[in-house]
Amino acid sequence: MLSDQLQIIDFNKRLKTWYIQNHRPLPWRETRDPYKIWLSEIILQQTRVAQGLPYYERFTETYPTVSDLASAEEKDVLRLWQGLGYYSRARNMHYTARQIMTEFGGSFPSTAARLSKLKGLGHYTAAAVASFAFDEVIPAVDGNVYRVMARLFGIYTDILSNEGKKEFTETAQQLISREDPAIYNQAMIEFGALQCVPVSPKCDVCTFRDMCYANMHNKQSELPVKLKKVKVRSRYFNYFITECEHKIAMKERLGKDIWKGLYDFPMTETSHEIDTLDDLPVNQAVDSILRTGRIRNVPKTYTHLLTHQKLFVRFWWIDITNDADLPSMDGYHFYDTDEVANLPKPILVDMVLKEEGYL
DNA sequence: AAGACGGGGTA
DNA sequence: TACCCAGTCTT
Repeated sequence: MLSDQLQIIDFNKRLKTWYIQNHRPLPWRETRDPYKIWLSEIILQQTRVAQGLPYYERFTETYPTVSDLASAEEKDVLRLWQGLGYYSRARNMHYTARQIMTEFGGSFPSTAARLSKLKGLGHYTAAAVASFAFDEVIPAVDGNVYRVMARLFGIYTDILSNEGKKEFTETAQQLISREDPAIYNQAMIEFGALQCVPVSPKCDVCTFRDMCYANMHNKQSELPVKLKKVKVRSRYFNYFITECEHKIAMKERLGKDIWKGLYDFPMTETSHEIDTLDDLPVNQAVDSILRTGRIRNVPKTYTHLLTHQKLFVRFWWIDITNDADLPSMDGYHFYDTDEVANLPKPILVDMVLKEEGYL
């Protein structure tokens, strides 16, 4: 650990020099607009820069101000978010945009303490926005920063535990530059992203190689300590893409399951792969479809891997010749191609519709 | 404190 | 495969 003030000053000097020489030019670093900084931080939660960048461009173009975002329909915000995952980020972001307009007169709160009261802004994001947009002296500790500090100082506390969060945040509070907190935060994050990377960090050319615990003790692969391991559960989705006069039946997913707010088809979930449709438990919509329609295809099976679920998904394409024959299907609505294109959908659903030539 | 929540890149 | 990414919210 850096014990005295001189070492901390030396550390900050090296860090800043490294940052000036090595950082990537990223659009959200070119602005002080809290809206755009906030937008970038929400997009980048659990998301790599390379994946988030095009979404940032699209969002700032479509919704240049928080007022524009607040005026949008949630469905359209989700459609623009489509493919990024963790869709509650988009729903919370939209909710917060409206709150900024109605309760804060269109201006963002300027401290982390007040920012963190908003939906979707946790400890990290509140600190990041307060620091980058308003120069608050508060450390923004994300996954990169945990890794950098764990290795530099040899901290073996589990970074996912509450104790770890406390310890790392306190350490960062000691370390942060009082003169330039925004650069400090950007630099720590960027250093973790480019130099002190998870696997095979570039220690031989590291500016901190003479003071880094992990480098000197060869413990790079053991730090940071991250205990929680996700157990993946398998699920089996049986979808029916029901087409009638070029329209297909879709409905918004409600409840607490994955893809909340996105649209998909009539379906039933089973606990294992079924062999024939006779074994398929039906609900009202699926029952109506199977009684009325004609099966067009042998179903394709897709394996869709998520962090916490392994989805085995099958799609039957069903033709309905006359929708007057179709009993009502609770909540489902038939959308034409243009409408389907504009609905927010799970990336797998979007992919299948394109593969089959519907979109 | 633990579990849920997407999708994609990399070794 | 396994890991992990500019984390947050719910239970």
